[in-house]
Amino acid sequence: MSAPERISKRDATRRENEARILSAAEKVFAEAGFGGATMQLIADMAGLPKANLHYYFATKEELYRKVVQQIFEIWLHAADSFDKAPGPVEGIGAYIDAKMEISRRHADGSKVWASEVMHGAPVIQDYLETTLRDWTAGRAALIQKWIDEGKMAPVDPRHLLYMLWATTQHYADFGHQIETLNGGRTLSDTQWRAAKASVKTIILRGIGAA
Amino acid sequence: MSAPERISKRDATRRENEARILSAAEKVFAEAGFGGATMQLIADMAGLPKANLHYYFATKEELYRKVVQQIFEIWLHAADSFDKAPGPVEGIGAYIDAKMEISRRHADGSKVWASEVMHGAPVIQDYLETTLRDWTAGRAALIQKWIDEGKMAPVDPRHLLYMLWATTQHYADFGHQIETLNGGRTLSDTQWRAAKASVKTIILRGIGAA
DNA sequence: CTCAACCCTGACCATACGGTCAGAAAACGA
DNA sequence: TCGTTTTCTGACCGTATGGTCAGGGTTGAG
Repeated sequence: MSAPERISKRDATRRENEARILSAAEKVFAEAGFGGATMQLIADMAGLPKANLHYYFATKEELYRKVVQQIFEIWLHAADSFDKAPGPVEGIGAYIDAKMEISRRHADGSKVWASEVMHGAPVIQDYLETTLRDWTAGRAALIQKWIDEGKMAPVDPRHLLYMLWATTQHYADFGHQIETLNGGRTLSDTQWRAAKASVKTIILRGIGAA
Repeated sequence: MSAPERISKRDATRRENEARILSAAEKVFAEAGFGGATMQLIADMAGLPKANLHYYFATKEELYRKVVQQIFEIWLHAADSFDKAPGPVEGIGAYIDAKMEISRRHADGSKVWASEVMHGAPVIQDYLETTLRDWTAGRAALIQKWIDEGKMAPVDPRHLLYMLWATTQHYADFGHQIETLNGGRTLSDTQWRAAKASVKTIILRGIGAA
């Protein structure tokens, strides 16, 4: 789209520092929760003095909010394949694949989101009431259409969506538990494939689409 | 079992205070997380001076550990019906019912557990490695037996268990999100029944047991 | 080269937290 | 009733936290 603009040294370091801080913050918030996380810890992990964090992000809350927004954007994007699918097998199948992949690649973000919602969404309540509500209504309508067309069994679209969220995000949020039950080892590529396949098989058959 | 023993006034108030504190702590830990919770807040909610909490529970960690243990016990107990069932329809169906009921009645406990596991289970790692590991192995074996007997489709028993945990606990842990998407209202009796039915229908059909 | 705008940070501050303790109050057994 | 054990609590303490700020360094447009 835009021509490759000249990036000043200032802009470059700014972007790099912000990314560094956000990445460190995501990890620390995921591991310690909002209350347990400290700016000092985030600073150390980002390799910057604490005062510098406050130059880029005025308050702890502001930094936290950015982290939460990031994962939310990623999830919204994951639903693209959902829409243009001809039916539930392709649409829901692709959605499960995408969300499982996110659980693997962005486990920390998922945990931060889970924490935020569990504590009553003090920071992103407006997102829930606007973006997420609209998003949900749209997909529920699509699922209902598939049901009306006889492409899947009649199930409550909303509860199906909750189930998709729950099962896929579980592999991120409860990853530590799963690892422990896996003998203390992280899931291998093969095991991740098996997890994806299990979830897809059970749900797609469960909604009468396979 | 035991004869109705004479309960001294001391024992009575002790028990009452401990219960009061544990109940308040569960709520505060669920709402604020371990790091965000303060002994002062718990004390206020329990209607006791802060120093009194430290008389009953030496440290914040000790109090927290007790809260986590409570929900864990409740969950273990919920699996009783699982065992003595003749097949997956009764066994898994009853387990889903029980766990959904717990999500409704003990949402705070569920959230505390989720938080604990998400943050790497610093306090109850030993439980995961002993009790939970054994429990999981036992149920996985039972599910495998059902599969071998042709009572359900061949699915990975562990991933099925994860799915059961994820879907049922989601209604507690993400209850706030669900409420928001429900127009800001808590689920009614009817809606809870529908939720249970949806989960059971999809999963039981998904494993080829209905 | 100049200078204004922006970037960086060590030192500092007020606050709030978990935890302690001395001693008062209450309960109990004899 | 008396002495002992247990329960309770206001006042206090050391520490760690989020946030501030003055002043020095760096960048880049003109």
